[in-house]
Amino acid sequence: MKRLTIKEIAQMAGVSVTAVSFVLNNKPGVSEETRQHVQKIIDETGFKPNLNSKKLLFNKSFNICIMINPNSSPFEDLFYFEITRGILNKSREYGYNITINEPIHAESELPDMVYIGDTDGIIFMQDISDALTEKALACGVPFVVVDSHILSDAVTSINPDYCDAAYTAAHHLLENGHRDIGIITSKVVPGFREQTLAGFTKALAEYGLQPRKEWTDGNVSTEQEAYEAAKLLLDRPDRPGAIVCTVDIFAIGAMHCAKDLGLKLPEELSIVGIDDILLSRYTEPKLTTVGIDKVHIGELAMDLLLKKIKGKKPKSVSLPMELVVRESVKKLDT
Amino acid sequence: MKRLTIKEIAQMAGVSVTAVSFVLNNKPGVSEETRQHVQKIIDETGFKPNLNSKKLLFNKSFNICIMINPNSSPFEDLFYFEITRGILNKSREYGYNITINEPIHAESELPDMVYIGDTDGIIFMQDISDALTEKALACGVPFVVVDSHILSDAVTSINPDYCDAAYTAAHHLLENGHRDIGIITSKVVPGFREQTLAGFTKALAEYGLQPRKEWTDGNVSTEQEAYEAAKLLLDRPDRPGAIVCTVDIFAIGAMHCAKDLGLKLPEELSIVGIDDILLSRYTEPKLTTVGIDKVHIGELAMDLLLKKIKGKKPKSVSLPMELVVRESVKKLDT
DNA sequence: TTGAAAGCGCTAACAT
DNA sequence: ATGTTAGCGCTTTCAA
Repeated sequence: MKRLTIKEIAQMAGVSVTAVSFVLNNKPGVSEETRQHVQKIIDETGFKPNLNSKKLLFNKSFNICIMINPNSSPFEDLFYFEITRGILNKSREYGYNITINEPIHAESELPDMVYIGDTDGIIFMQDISDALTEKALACGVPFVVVDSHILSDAVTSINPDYCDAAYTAAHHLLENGHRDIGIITSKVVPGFREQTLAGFTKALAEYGLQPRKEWTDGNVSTEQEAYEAAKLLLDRPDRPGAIVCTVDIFAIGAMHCAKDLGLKLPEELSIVGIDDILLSRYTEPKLTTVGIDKVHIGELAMDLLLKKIKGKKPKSVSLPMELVVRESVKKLDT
Repeated sequence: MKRLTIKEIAQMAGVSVTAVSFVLNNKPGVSEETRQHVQKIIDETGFKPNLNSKKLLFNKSFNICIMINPNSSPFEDLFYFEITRGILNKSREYGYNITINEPIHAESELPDMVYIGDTDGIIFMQDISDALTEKALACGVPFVVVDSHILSDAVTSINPDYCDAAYTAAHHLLENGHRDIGIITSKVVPGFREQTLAGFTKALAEYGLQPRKEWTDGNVSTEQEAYEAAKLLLDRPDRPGAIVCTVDIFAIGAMHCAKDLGLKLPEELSIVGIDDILLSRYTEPKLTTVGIDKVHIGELAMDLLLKKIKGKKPKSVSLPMELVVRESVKKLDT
């Protein structure tokens, strides 16, 4: 069915389109009487102004583009999805549509909508390639990178604080009486190994401890590799009694290994992960881990992006992570 | 930076805007010579026509709205996400943006973008309430329901064929020599219990068997309830040697129960699920299940929706499901 | 306080 | 084959 236009409303009300426009946008310039009269007609007819004309006039698309990684794992997908929920919360508030997109051509090209001006801003989920960053910068569309691990002045990003996360994980073990703590971490993401090791070391230091070289070698990137790394650790005569696994997936690998070695969990080995992926709730025992508020990330991303759209230059933020206590840490009597 | 307009291109080329428009849209009405000349300028300048003016002119938003359930479980989220990937594949082809939305006001209200004409079509993930269906129908925006369990002439939907799925699950057990097969199913979704029971019965019939009343009582809706139902089944002196669980989550509950009862899996009990959720790959043993091609669902949804947008009336489709063989079924010697 | 009209960038009908 | 122009629905400037 044909939709009403502002012109028709003006006719019905016996006023000019200007008057109707003023009423619609709550602007001064009409008498209270006229305003009421026009408003009544608007309410009765349920008239909604056509957004497309505003888009043309203001040269704005009212679209925010979420860019997801086409090769992500289901766990990452879930992570994105929850962040998206946070983004949606804010989108309604701000009157933007949230579109979902994948980079094209082997991940190094932005989707068309960016180039044809059909996007007012971009939220990248996960770090993007340098090529993509360059292109985003070059085309001048405001953007924000979420779940980033890179710090750069050129890009506004939201970074989970993995140093803090590793600190929290280790601290939880220490609080529960553990002193012989190992760590399995990774260098897949730039700086990740250094950051987690720093947090880990800081926590130990607070208890007058230092990381033991043989217990901090773990440097893996898959569940299987974590299994092997755990085996190396647990086969030692002086094996640790607790392990911080800086990614939940590593924790799952380590748990498998411990079970295969006949170790009872958490009685003979305590484990803390980082990320709080879905699986952590289904391991046996359920994994104690350090997670982040994903909905909050999404909301924050929108706040930052909208500031950028308005021409401000918000700074990147580092988000602390929170302990999720489940069953994989044994409390030691001390 | 200011973007070029068709007018400026026309000036640069020394032709009229019409000529440029024709070249842009590959329409006849310009000489080959002019076409080449104009095309050259377009290429050199990288000119892209402003989509907003087309939106206004054609009164089209080029947006497709995906509606997700705000209260979904992580498994459902993952299901949606994969479907979305399929939708994205097609969206690029067809030149639509995919926006993601939640119904508002306690799930019974469509988002604003639908009412202000900022959507050309809607894809509902999961069945929607009658109230929502009415509203979608009333506002005249074409829509498609994905992963539906309701068949109605008024609505175009894509329905997983759960009758076929249960048939496939039971058939796989029968093929592997099992004859004493129970089933745990559910009535949470309308018709689901009947459909799965029908498929189950059909498979048995092909082997000259009939469902045993005591083995088909299971009527549950959560993992915990499935655990209890499995206990009832497995505590019997004449317990089944295999169970079809019509939802993977039920299979996980049943596996827990079997383990608690000291049964070895799959040696002493074979289990087949339906859905192929992420967790199925992580159970011990890994769950054999019947899954659906989610990317295909998404692509199909877009095809159907675009037909509707073009004014056609495509029929709902029922999608067969496929066996995913993992480790939870023992092959019996016969 | 009110209304007329220009203009956002494009397509397409129409005139040449 | 080519150019001129109306018009999509709105906001906003300007004149009354």
